[in-house]
Amino acid sequence: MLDAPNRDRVAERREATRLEIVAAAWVIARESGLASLRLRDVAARVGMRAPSLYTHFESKNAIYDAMFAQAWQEYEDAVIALEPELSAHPRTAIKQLARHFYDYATADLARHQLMNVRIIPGFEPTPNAYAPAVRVLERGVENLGRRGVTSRDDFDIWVSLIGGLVNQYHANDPGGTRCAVLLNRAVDMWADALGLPVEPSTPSRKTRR
Amino acid sequence: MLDAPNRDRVAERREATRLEIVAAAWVIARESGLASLRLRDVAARVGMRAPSLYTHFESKNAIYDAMFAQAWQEYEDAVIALEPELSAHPRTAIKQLARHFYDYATADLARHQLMNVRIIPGFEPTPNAYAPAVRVLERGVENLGRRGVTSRDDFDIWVSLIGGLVNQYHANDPGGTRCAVLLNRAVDMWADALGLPVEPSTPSRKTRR
DNA sequence: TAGGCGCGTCTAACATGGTTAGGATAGTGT
DNA sequence: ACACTATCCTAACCATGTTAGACGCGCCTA
Repeated sequence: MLDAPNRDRVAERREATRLEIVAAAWVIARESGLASLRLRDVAARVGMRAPSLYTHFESKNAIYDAMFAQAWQEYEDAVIALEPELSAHPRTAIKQLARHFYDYATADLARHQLMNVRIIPGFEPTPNAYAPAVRVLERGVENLGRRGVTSRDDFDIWVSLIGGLVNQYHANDPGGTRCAVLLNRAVDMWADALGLPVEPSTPSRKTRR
Repeated sequence: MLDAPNRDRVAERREATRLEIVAAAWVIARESGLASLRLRDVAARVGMRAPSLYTHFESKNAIYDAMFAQAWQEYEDAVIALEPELSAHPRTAIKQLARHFYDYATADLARHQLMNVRIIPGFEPTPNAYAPAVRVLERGVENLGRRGVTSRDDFDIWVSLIGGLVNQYHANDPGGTRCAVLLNRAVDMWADALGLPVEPSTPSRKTRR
């Protein structure tokens, strides 16, 4: 009976090590900055020497790639978890979605740079790692579509708006709340232009000043 | 009479060489990408070996710094030159300003990355190099202020809007015109929310769809 | 016109960090 | 018990920014 073992211990260990390395890379990246990540440090943190990492990753960029995939996967999961919690009111829900991305992107500089800014020279995410990012975007289109945003142009403007304010946060107001306030205001402007119904509770004082 | 020479030939030559090096750096940066710039290539282009560059610049980042200063200075000059040409109509003028920055930022990827994106690990512009950028921003505040945009919040949203669409251009539509169209649309939304008077010629069909 | 001084360039070499080569070791299956 | 392979190591390689120190040419002064 007991012939074929139902577990592949080697594969399991391999995967665990990969995860451990990626986790270590996140820690170091947050400490020293994403771009200053040194393989020697990552290796040391998991009790190895740098060359040993090459048993588990093809290159440094492959580590970045795994981090990229992980971050976007985590964000996709977060969005999926958020959806049932969204307000029934379209404008409120869209604001929540905007704020959710904004919060995720401002909470962790290294992660944001990896996910949304081309900061690593020569690093391009593989299609596989990119997939969750694409799905998040599609999901965004659907989420807004269900709430009355039918034009792809308007969706892209919404995305640009959020992205622009995230950048401004990191450049001019790291740690502050000013850009979050601006985001709310900006989305209201945008929603007004689209003719989305105003929010019931917050009695939508004109966005004008 | 003729004692003190009225020219410092050495200083002139030195400055000329600096400019030559920076010009070469721009060419190489556009060819190979800003982050992949190699000092050996820059040196070769001006007929030197890499170490000789250190006679004229303290480090590679100092070259980036000079490029940064040059780019922002050039943009400041361009804005100053643009101002007399601006439309008398506030909304049109603001659209022109937005488009002007957008065009400048989309015309040259390497320049944009240097000016607006932190793409070079460890490079931080010196206060001196940063000065023109600050002046451009102040000038923007004034330019919009004179046209009815009195809130700094609204100004910052306007800036974010442009920045967001520039990023989207480089990420999703390099070479295309789609984001330029979106920019126009987005600025209209923003101007509507601020209550800026609509444009006379373009009879301001509602920005809505 | 000769001597000296200093600017600007060179070659050689160093430092750092990603990467490769090849050997030792330990866990795994027969 | 034995062989195999996964995993780790040391040593070394390579690229690139940077430093040290020598060489030569032009300019100034005597």
